[in-house]
Amino acid sequence: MEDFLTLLGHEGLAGRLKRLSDELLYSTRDYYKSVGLDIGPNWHLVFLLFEKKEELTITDISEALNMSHPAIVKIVSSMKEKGYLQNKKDENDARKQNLMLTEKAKSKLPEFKKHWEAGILTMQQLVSDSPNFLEELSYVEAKFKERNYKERTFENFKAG
Amino acid sequence: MEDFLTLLGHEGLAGRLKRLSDELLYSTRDYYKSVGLDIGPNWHLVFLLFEKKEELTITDISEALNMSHPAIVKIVSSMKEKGYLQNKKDENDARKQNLMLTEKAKSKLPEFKKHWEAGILTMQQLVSDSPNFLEELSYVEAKFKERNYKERTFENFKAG
DNA sequence: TTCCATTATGTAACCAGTTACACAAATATA
DNA sequence: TATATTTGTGTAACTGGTTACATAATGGAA
Repeated sequence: MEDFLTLLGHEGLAGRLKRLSDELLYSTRDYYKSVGLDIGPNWHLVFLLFEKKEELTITDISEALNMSHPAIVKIVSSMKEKGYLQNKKDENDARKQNLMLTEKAKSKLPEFKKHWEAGILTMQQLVSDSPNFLEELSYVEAKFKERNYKERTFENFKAG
Repeated sequence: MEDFLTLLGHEGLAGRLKRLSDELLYSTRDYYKSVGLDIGPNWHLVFLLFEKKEELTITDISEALNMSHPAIVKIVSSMKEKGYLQNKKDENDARKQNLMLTEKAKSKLPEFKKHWEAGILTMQQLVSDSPNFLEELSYVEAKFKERNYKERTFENFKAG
């Protein structure tokens, strides 16, 4: 408990969240690399989306994951490059990319899933001493959605 | 509660943490820009470190904030560029950059602090419905430090 | 005292996200 | 039906982090 950010209390919270999510990101990348899977940290979520729905557009994915569309464009093109996604032209709308899993993706999925299962266990271990963490994270997200950091801080500044 | 990542439970946790910390990052940057402060999101922490100790090296900062030294090199050079940091040669060790706040930094600090205070209030608001959040975050960090995602997942995979 | 290991910093290349802008296709409206 | 708006995707430039490598200065040990 001598960590500077922790000592700062609420002032260090944003930094700690960034640090944690960065650690997760790099450690996940490292994991995939070390077991020889050529997939990126977030492809996981994209694959899962395709289990719910066979065809998705860039926009569908970006809305479901709450990420900007250019981010999805990048992810999707790397997934295509590796041969996990293909697109089918939409007959009614020439702008759309109707994306689907390839056969390669489908055949690899069972292997991927074993690794993702292990990852889920890890996340359960990480919060095993923090029984309220997931729920309280939802509350934080809700607050943020209601009014974001910039707006809140601006108001707090004017009030102070 | 129809958010895909939330529905995923533990499987969506890493993504949610990334999303939250990204939102904080961009919103903070946006805030600074909109109030006309030419400082980056993490300079804050560096300024605070200099309140505890007048002189610091790159390594000191990188250890205190738990960030890689190249990250600090970048932050420090932008802070120098903007005239907030200067360095004094160490008489005993020619490798070291002994960094100090400039007069400009000291004179600006009171203004900065008002904004940071407003930011602290914001963070308090964000966790106001989550009384265990900070404490439980510490537990998560402790777990992670003990054994990181990669190692844990690797073990979980072998065991499964 | 010379040589080896360590430390402090710097640099390059990469990565995963963002905002801002562009533009064609589709849709709605005057 | 012509035009204005909205939608879907793409691209460029930026940011804040990382790892891997390089190098010079220091310190320790043979």
